[in-house]
This record gives sequence, C-alpha cells and structure tokens, in this order.
Amino acid sequence: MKCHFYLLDINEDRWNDKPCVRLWGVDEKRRRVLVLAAFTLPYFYYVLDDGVDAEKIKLELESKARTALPEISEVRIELKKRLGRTRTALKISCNDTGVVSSYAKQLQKLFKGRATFEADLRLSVRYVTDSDLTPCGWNECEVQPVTLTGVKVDRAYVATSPPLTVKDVTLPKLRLLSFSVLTASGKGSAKPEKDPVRVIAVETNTGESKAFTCDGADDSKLLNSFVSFLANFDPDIILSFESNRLHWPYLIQRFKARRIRFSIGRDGSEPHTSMFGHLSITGRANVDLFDIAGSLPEVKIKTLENVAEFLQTPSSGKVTTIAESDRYALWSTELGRRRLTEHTAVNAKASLEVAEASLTLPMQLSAITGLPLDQVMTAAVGFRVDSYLMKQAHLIGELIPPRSEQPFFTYRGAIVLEPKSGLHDNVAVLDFASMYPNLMVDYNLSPDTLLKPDEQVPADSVNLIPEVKHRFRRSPDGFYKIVLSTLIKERSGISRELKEADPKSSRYKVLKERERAVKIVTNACYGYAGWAGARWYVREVAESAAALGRDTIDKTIKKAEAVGVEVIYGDTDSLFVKNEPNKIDQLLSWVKKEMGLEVRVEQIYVRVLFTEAMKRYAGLLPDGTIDIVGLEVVRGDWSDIARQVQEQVLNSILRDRSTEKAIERVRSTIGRLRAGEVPIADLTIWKTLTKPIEDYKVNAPHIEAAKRLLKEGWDLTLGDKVGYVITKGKGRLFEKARPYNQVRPQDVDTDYYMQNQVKPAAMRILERFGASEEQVGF
DNA sequence: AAGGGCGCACTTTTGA
DNA sequence: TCAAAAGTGCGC
Repeated sequence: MKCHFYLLDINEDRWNDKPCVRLWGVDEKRRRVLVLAAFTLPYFYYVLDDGVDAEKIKLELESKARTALPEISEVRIELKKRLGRTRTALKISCNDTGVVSSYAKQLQKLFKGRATFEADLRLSVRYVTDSDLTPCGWNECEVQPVTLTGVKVDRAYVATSPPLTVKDVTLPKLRLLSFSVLTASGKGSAKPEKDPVRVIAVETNTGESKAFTCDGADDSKLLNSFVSFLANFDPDIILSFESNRLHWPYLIQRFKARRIRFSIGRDGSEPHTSMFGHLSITGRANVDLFDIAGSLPEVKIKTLENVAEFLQTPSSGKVTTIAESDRYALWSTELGRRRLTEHTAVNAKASLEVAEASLTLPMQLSAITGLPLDQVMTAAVGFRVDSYLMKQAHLIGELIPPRSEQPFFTYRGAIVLEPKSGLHDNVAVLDFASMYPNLMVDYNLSPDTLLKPDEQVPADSVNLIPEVKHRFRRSPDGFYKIVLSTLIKERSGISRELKEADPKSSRYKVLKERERAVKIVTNACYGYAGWAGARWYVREVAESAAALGRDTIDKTIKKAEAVGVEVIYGDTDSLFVKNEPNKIDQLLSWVKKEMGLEVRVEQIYVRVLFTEAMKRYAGLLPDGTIDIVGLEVVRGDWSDIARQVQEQVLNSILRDRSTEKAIERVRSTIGRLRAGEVPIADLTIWKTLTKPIEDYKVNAPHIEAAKRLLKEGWDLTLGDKVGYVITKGKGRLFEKARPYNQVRPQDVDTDYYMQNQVKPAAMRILERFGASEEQVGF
C-alpha cells in the first residue's frame, strides 16, 4: 500500500537492528502517521588517488574490515566529482551511525588515499540530502503497517520503497498550539529551582483557550495540566515567542525541580536541545516566533507587540509589555493577578495569530532547503544555504566537503556614494534585480571554475574579473552557476504560476511565500561564498562578485551622467536619481543591452532628504507615508524621546515643508523634558549585551547598568537587552547610568537628554535648514 | 554551542 | 586635548 503524507519532523532511530529514520507527518485523511525508513544506511566516501586499482582496494578493505571495522555492511565503487573533477570513490556503508566518523579516521590510517568525505553528515541530514523527500511538503512511498508501542500516532508504517516528493502546494489541516509563560520572583529574575511558574496560557487554532495559574509555591498542578492539555490536543506545531531562549529552558528546569516528567513528544520523550540551539519535540515542530520576527526586516525592534502590529493581526492592539521587575508586586494582589493572567492569555492568542499570519514562509523555506520546520528559522542564513547546496551537490554527484575551521580573509565590498545633501523633489530609486546572483551566473563565479594564479589557459576561455584579477573558466558551468540558475528558474516558474492563480486563494499565498523563500536562498549565496564557515567557502568568489558589482554600478553612473540623469545617491546595487522617465528608460535599456542586467524603478519619492551621511535618509512616498532609513528614529539604541522628536521634525519638513513647525515641535519636547513630564520609559536607552560581561574592555553605560542588575539577582545573558537611564551626579557617563527600573523621575539628568539625545537627533535634520541650536532653544 | 558578507555613522571611553 | 579604539546597530 501507499502512504501519502505531509512531512513535519524527522529523527533517527533503529529498526530491525539497523539504523533508520523516523518520518513524522500527516496523511491526506488527516491521520497522524509515522513512517520508518531504513533504505539508506549511514555511509561515507573514501576517495582514491588517480590511477589506483579500485577493485583491489575494495577487496583489501573488505578483508581487513572483517576484523578491524566490523560494522561495515557494504563497499561500493562509485564515480563522484570533487570541484567538478571526476574521482573514483568507495562508498562505505555502516550498520551503526555511531561508527561513521571514527571509521573514516581509521580508514585513512589503514590505507593510503586522498581523503574521506561526508562522514560528518548525521543520518537524518543524509536522508534528506539523498532522497527525494520534502519537509513541509507532500511525499509518497510504498509502506507496510507495523505495530509500535509507545508512539502516539494514528498509523505506523515501515517504508518498502524510497519516498518521492509529490508536487502539491496544498496545506493539510494542521493542529497549532501556542503558549505563553509568566514567571515572577520577589528578587531579581525568577529561578526555576525555586520560583513556580505563575501562569501558562494556551491557545489552539480550533478555538480552545486556557490559562493555568498557580497561586502558591507548588505549581505541580499547573505543570501537569499543561502536559495533559498538550497530550489531549496533540498539536503538530507548537508556537511561542522567545521560547527557545526563555520559556523552554525555564519549563524544562522547572519540571525537573518538581520531579515531573515533561513528556510531550509523540514518542513520549521530553523536549531536548538540538541543532542550531533550537528545541526539538519529537514528532512535532516547535517554532519560536522570535525567529520568524528575524525574517521581517520591516520590524526593527523584535517584540511580539511590534510583530503583531506589523502583521495586523486581530488582537495586535491588546498586546502589552509588563516589565519583569513589576510582575511580583502585581502578582501580590488579586487585581494584579487577574491582569497578569489576562496579559499572558493575550500573548498566547497573539502568538497564535502571528503564527497563522507568518508560518507559510518558514514552511516554504523548509521545503526548499530541506531543513525541518523546527530548525529552519533558528538556523543562520549560511546553514540554510549549506543545506540547500548539499541536496544540489548530491544531485550532480559532487562530493560534500566538511565544515572546517578555515583561515579567514576580509575583502573589499560594495560602493556607497556620498549623497547630495538637502531636500530633493521627485526622486526615482533604481535597483538592480538580484545583482550578485546574476553576476555570479554571468561570470560563472564558482569554487570549481576558479583558476589558480599560475594556471595557464587561453585568455578567451576565462572571465577576468576587473580590479581583483581573479580568473574563472567560462565552461563548463560551475556549481554555483548550476545552483543559482536552478533557483532563478524556479522563481520564474513560480511567477508564471502566480499570474494564473487567484490572488485571494491559499494557493496564491503559498506560492507568494515560496517565491520569497527562493529569493532568500538566492540572495544569500553571495555572502555564503565569503563566509569562512561555509562548506563551499571560496573568498575569491565573493570578492569577485563584489568587484563586479562595483564595476557595474560605476559604469551605470557614468552612463547616467552621459544621458543627463542626475545621480543623488547610491548604495551597492541602487541609484537615487532625479525622476526623468524618458532619460531613465534610456539608461535602463542601455544597462540591459550592455550588461545583460535588469534594473527596475523600485520606488518614487515625492521628496527625499539627505544629511551629509551615507546610509541615512528619509523620504515621502506618494501614498503619504514616510520612509525613514538609518536615522535615529529606526535605531533601537536611542531613547524614545529622541526618536519621537526626530520623527516629528522629519514629518514637518517632508510633509509640510515647514522648518518653523519642526522647530516648534522640538521646543515643545524641550519644555516637557524641563518640566519633568517625560516618563522614564521614554528616557530609557536599550542596548544589547553582545558578549559576556567580563569580556568588556571598556566601561560603558549599559555594562554599568547590567552589573547593577546582576547584583540585584537578575539573570543576564548574552543577547539580553539592558535598559538604562542617565541620572544626575558626578563623574563620567557610565558612572551615572542606572537600570531603568531603579530610577525615580527626580533622579533623571535632564541636561544629558537635552544635550546628548534630543539635540543631536533634532539638529541632525534641522541644521540642514539653517536652524541654529540657540534658535531652537538648546 | 553557535556561526553569512562588507560599509558606515555615531557615541563614549581610553590613553598618550 | 585629541586621535584611536571600543561598542552598537544599522543598510544593502
């Protein structure tokens, strides 16, 4: 019989005394299924020197292996490629996953040979790489039913044929569960060894919602209720905000402290940390919405509140932030407890809504890269590319190199133009479409086409890169070119399908997000090539792409001048020009014809303002909204008061063209500040701890505040944001910084906020319009 | 365990 | 007093 299933999770196990992978999914009849697949045994390649008799080595190996390497089950001779060159390799399969890497090492000692490859791939990775199997997609294989105990699924099978991907973008009806956790402690951060969980709120996509609370010190009942709710609902995807960093670790510790088994996996197992620091729950996908927030560049400061607002989810307006330091006091009153419980419930509800609005992208990214859903968003960009490339490499028989520690070299990057400062009316932004990927394809930039400096070849058979003088073979197509062409083709295929799809249909939405996912992977390939951690790291490839980018933008600027298009600013692959459509058309068609690259008019600004700085500007769009780039308004490390005042200044100038109105707004802020009317929250400056506190070489305000928080019993770890306020007093700035929750209104150093926050933020803009500090009132 | 790249602005501290 | 270094967070 056939099993047709949507794949959700993959893990490793053994079956009939052999390694196998477990494929957890949902079938077309909405049954939860488990398919045991044992076709691919773990294996690695042993690459032979040129001219060596492979058969002889094979026989020798088989006889030696009988005693020295008893877990080898099969040796096969295969032709593989390494950087495009054909190699004879022995494919050595093993009966045990644990021995693969040690066997690879021993083999190199037993025989002389080139190297081993692919011994570092885990079986689940091996399986996705090798087979036609798509996570977050439909797959099909021949199966036989089996009876398994201790596994919570509707059907269990063992596969009797390799799986095949079924092209189908329909989504099965999945069960989603979101949760939010609230803790509170009388002193500092709540500690799982002693502080109970106060509230866990859960919300499901079938409309169930519950808030479990615990009034006293014993939260056993709450913890048990959470587990049984989970078991009853049996979710396919579990969602929460900042769960990998906060909720899961706390819950795991707390369950341990209470000696309760936290068994929520479909095989009864407990949550466990896995690759990329994510939390794995067997048979389900655990997704941290914080990681999804990372894929939304429009949301500058990644809070649930901001994400919900950006996605315009129904309860977005209701999400609030309650500072951890305020929670204990609130928890001590009946009213406060009600408020905290409600707050947690709203968070859970908002999390579910955010998930429903944003999960399609991660799912498509998972389908394309082959990384399971619970890993794909926690994995850094480079690892998504790695995973994608491994699948592609396998398809063309290219050996997968290991990830290794490599010496690291920086190289020159892109060009940024000095802006023409001041206000400009009617400005068009020209953008090269996928500039780096296209250059990589056009010039065949790839690890396997790069020539060594001393290699002699006919000049007309290579692409010589300007400035950096690297040379790449024009043929055959390199690995990157093959992969990028595949991605680009995939994208245009999706675009075609989109044109025929109904924009309101769910199919349209899936295709749209699939297109985005393909674009994400495509655009990441350039940075990947220059990342020392990449399996296919070749600095020259990235360096050449950057050099070609500079060359391209240079030539385009020269041509713009020649046809009379005024260039105002440019960064990497964009040019801001005076909007004169006829001349622009001329320029664009020249680029297309001469360089084979597509440039689009990406945006038109009614008015745009530049200071003298690069990467910082603000523009008024035709729809009346204001786009702010790089300036303090969009930076998370300035006080709200400074950001608000700058935003008001920009509004007055861009929308109303009124410097007077802008100055008036600033004066009013100064007045409020002097009168002590600005709340502490608007004066708090947030900065991230980017390394362990003891590693800092210099004193800094946020480090001083962090030390004071630690002394009070707060836990602070790498990646935490520290909020501080500058208070009155003597000494240097860092000596006057206090954690925001320890500051009373009368302590605030108003002068600092005047001179070092509001003034620079406002004057940065205003001085462009001739306003002096005195005139504004500083 | 935790990992794309480089270019840039800007504030504060440091040390000569 | 001042230039360099440290630190953060942005743009593309």
